[in-house]
Amino acid sequence: MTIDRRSALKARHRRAILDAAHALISEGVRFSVDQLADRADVSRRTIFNHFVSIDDVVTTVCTEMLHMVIDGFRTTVTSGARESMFADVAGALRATDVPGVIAYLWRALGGFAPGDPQATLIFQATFQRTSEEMARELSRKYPEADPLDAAILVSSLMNGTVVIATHWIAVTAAATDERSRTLWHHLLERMIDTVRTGY
Amino acid sequence: MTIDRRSALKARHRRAILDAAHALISEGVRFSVDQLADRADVSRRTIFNHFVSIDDVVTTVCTEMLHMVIDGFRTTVTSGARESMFADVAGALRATDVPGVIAYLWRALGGFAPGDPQATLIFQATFQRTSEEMARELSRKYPEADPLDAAILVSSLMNGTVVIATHWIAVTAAATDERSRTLWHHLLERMIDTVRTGY
DNA sequence: TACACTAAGTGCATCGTTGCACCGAGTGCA
DNA sequence: TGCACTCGGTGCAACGATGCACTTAGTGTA
Repeated sequence: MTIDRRSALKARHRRAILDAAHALISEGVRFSVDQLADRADVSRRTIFNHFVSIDDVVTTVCTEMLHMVIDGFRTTVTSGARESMFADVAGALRATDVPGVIAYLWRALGGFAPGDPQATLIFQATFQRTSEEMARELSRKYPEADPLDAAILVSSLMNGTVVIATHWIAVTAAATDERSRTLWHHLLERMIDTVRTGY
Repeated sequence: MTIDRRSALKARHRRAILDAAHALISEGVRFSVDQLADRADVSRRTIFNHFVSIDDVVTTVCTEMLHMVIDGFRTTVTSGARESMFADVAGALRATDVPGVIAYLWRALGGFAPGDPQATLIFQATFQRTSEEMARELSRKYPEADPLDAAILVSSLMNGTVVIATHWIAVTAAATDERSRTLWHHLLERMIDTVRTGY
């Protein structure tokens, strides 16, 4: 008759913690456990009942946000007008605020170095996982194309994005001012061009 | 540093139960414990942790609502333009939706009989408690008047209201249609007139 | 070097909520 | 009369949240 309130409340608390962490990261605040607890309206101790460490909270939030972004990216590709596989993926990449996402992760992970294992892990895990899915859906949108071509295309552009993202971080320190964004678009176009015309 | 979350949460649950009961009563629903628990998003058992019975919940809600109404009534008297003690109290009585309040209590208490002990108790407790306070504030507004006159005036009009309210219930069964409201205003004016001109 | 201070993380007892089984009174029905 | 059913209310154990004391690590300072 009644939904299990116990687990529902538990889930709500977990969500509150993650939402609070997301909010603080978005505001650029470097927060402590107490700040997070206050913001989530939850006891400090409860945070450690749900997560093994603060890093656990942060990486969970980062993973979630990457999932959301890439999900949006994926639907943009698959639901957009049918042009060409390459143009579709490239267009979706152009439409996505990659610098914003990177700046978010940058703040969340406390200014990770290029190649930082923690950051790389989060990047890799989510990018790889969704790349395959994207390729599959792209094949559904272009049934006449070889699925292998779709997989290679997506993989190339996605990995290329990771490469230029790493470079962009090294150069701009994840700043999101006008110049940094201009640089990003240059890098992106160059990467797209390289992938399109071959090496 | 942190506010006591334990008691705060407890208070919030209590409030949720009372608010849910208020909402159900306002909608005219004759509710069960399970309905109340669902509406308050709280376990059925929790209700009995806070209140000894359903009646306890209902009477608490009724008392609270009466307090609110009479508080509004009191501030209307004390903060309104200075005319005369009598005119002020009578005016505030005219401006208050007494039939609406009675209809609420009627629904909440399940159609109490005129003179019903439970309803009368709630009426008496809140009316008496606030009458004295009203008289005191009225005296502050009219320092030149004898405080005893203020007390008698307020007491007369308040008790007169209870009297005609009881009569109104007996005649209309707490219906709030146009005819019932018209009757109420007639009763009110007659009561005010009786008090003003003497017996 | 020694000391104070801050913040992450743990252990533990306590508290309020929850689910569930259960009781008893009232009610409709065969 | 007997039986099923509903609903208010209770007893109880389990669970998650909480507060607090405590440890540990890092950092600034005299």
